[in-house]
Amino acid sequence: MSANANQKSTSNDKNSEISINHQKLIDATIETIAKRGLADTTISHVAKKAEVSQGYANFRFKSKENLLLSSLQFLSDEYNKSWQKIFEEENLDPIDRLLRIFENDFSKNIANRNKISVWIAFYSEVKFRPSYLSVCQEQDEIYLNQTKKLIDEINRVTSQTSLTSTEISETYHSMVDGLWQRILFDPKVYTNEFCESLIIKYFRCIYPDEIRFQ
Amino acid sequence: MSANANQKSTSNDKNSEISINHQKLIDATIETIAKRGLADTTISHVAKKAEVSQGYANFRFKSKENLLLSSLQFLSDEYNKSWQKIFEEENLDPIDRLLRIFENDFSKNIANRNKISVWIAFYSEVKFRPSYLSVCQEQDEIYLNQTKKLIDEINRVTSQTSLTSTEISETYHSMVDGLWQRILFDPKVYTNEFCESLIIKYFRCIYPDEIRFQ
DNA sequence: CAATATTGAATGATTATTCAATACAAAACT
DNA sequence: AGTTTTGTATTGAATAATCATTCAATATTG
Repeated sequence: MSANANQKSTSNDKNSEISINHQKLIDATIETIAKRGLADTTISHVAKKAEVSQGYANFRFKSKENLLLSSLQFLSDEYNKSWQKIFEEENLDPIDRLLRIFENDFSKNIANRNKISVWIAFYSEVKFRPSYLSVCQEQDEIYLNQTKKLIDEINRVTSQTSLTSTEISETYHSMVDGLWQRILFDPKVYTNEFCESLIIKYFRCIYPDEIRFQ
Repeated sequence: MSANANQKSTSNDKNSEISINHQKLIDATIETIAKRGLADTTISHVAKKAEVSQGYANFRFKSKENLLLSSLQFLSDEYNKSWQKIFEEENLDPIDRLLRIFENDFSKNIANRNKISVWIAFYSEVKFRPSYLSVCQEQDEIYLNQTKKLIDEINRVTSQTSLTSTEISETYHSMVDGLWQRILFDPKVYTNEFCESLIIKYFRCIYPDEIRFQ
């Protein structure tokens, strides 16, 4: 294909060429799921969007199932990196770190309709494809735990008795999942700013004296 | 089919016979989606489970799409009736009514893995099938509004300043959606009792003086 | 004997997957 | 420098399987 030949001529490193097609296919898969839904995502659609032949797409990923799983893994990695970066920042006040977490979970790059619709598409198959579940579950538990530790830090400074750190962490993550779903259903009402402000108001209620939640 | 003939011999009312097959197909559709996922739900599987022929299933509902939509409608109606009943109960203290709402949203009949997996399967297609969205959305808005009014009632008695009734209603429903998702992913941790208790703890935090949330 | 309900096999469309054929780039050789 | 060889990347048409839908034939009922 001429388009692909152009791609290749811009690089003379064989491995990076392979990676380019690999990533192009993953990007095309995510775009296709976001645009048509998982049920109507065919290798043929993905290949056309990635500008490679249908046969190649299958050959490159061994199977459609594997292409889908790789795409989920990519999305999962992207999300994990974004919140891990916040936990790695040094000399950050715990409340400020938590506010950064909120900001990240409702940033345009994470909580946009395309990505949310891909997430929910995979979620809906989790019960029948254990491989999908395991991609999401392990990192999710780490995130939950990190958040819990952060809340513990905050509790050491700010007195708060109504909820344990585990409970705050659990309710926070559930609320985020629920709000993401609502962004998908009714984006006019549930803007990213609205959702983030709801979360902050929830924490204002938990820590009524902390002025940064006002 | 002999099984079907037996069904029919138990009744001599033509309309109820029609209803029986109608409902059998809807039940079979929900069971099949819960067991295999929306993607692997075929007319053939549903027909076999409903003990009718494949051709009949299609004929009876005009199309597969229509059968799926009818099944979603059934599930939606069932849920709506269950919470509407609570709002129709008379002489009920608003806090008690709210507790009934929590109880219902995490009852075994509503928040079980089979039904949740069907809900999420349809949710994931909502962006691409406006008919799915409209089934859920209208009643959902009414539920949100009823909850808001109930919170207003509670606020009239119990003073509470941190959140508006709309905000409490929005966060409540988001948290429920998020917790349902978690029941699907990790039912060992997220039991119905655990989820309901998390919700109650959230409200304890909003209304720290109300002893029924303790 | 109608009239209606139900069947089940046939149809046509769609799809993942395979694979022989081809394009391509780099290496080896003249 | 130009030509051939070699190994890999990529194609695209063929295959076989699956599925929704149709409909003429059959069963059932009143």
